[in-house]
Amino acid sequence: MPVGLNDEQLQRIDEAVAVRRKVKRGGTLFRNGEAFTSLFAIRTGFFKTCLTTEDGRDQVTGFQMAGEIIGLDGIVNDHHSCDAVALEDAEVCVMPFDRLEELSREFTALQHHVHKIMSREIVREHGVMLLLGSMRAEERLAAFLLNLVQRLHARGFSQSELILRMTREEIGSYLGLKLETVSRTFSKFVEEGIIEVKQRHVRILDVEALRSIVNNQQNCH
Amino acid sequence: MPVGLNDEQLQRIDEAVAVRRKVKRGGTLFRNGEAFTSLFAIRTGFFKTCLTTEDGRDQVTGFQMAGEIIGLDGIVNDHHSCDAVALEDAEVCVMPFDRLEELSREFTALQHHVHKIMSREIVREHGVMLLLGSMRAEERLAAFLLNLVQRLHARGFSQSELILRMTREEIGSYLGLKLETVSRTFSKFVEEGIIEVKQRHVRILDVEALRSIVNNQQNCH
DNA sequence: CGCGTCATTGATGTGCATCAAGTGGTGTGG
DNA sequence: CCACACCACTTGATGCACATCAATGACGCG
Repeated sequence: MPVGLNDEQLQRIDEAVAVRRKVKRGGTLFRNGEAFTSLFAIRTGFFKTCLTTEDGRDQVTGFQMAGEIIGLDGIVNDHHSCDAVALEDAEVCVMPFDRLEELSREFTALQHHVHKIMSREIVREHGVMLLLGSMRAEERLAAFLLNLVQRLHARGFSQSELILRMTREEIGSYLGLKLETVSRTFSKFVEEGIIEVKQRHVRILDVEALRSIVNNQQNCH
Repeated sequence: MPVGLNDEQLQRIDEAVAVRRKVKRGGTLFRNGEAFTSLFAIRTGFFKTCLTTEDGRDQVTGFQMAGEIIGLDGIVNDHHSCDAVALEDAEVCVMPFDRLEELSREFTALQHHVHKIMSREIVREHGVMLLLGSMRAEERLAAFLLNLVQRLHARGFSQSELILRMTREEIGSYLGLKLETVSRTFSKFVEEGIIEVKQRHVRILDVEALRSIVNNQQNCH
């Protein structure tokens, strides 16, 4: 994935991250508290990461798909601080972090790539904070759908159709809403002709409408 | 700050990050859209970072104090994606990022330190997502106060007294609340004898009460 | 086919936002 | 040094968006 590397360098990296691991739907890639040793690059499948507190609160912190990196939370304390759960059968590439650091010291391009991945995650989370801190239910769901479809499109899928791999409850947890609110908001969008929904299958009929929902501040006076 | 380096190495690092910069209260260290070149280590003073969207939404994404690193958001796109504003006169240490990457390639300890800093920020933001996504106003404010006082204590300040460098509105923006709600919640804590508030001066009378507010799930049925 | 899980929809409740008025502290200029 | 203006904050009254509670419906799997 990083650019600026020659074949020999790419091969060295490939060797270091040759180990694959399969995770069944519902299985965990890692759990809160487990020792951290590796980052994981998702090859196929779909994950959620979530925090669970002693007092039963549960927060989905992200949904990850093919090509995305998971496990960055574990670096700081050598232990993971969230759970990574497969939402469909998945395969990941295991990247031992000490090897990654070694190779990073050798290959500038790889080093910079790692930094960018971490920075990207920080910026993504800023966006989620904005969403959770200042958006209304419709805006949150619209932003969520646009983000999902954009990422899927970047992977060669349709711009207008997607299959949700997560439940309404998981969407709600991610967006700071209850599952009923998520469901109602979907229904509202359907009534307005913005999307079609059939179970987890969603078709976007009017992207511009979604965009304007996200950008309009129907919240301010 | 990183451990595991000898004097000569530390000196090399010092040279690379020798440049200081002062920022007046209300001034910006960087702004959304500005080119990214350096990270900043706060030497003195207090900052907020915030996102401002075209449609006028504003979200404080964090408050930073002495010893903390600011600017990580800029790495991914070579441009900053938020504003950093000084809440009091401040001085920072400018750390050109390309130099930091060079030195990281040389010194394993520094490299790992940088990775930890970025991972720590990711984990911190997970916590904020939990707060914004699932906590009630009182829980948010209690968690906020505990976090602030803990960080101040780690810097040698009191465990029970603190001066807020930010307005109620900025606290509200960070916590996803309106300033009136922040004010009311402060008043509620005062009535309950948990804290004393005199303007921006806060004294914590009952830490345990604050902790139990954060941990109790008064939200679930 | 029957059960469990997930989703939809309605009725009601509530926590926080909004709107509004007033207070106090701070800084500035006469 | 005081008067005025401004800003941050507090507090009250009201409204609304979303949560909660509850019942029913639709898949999918053994």
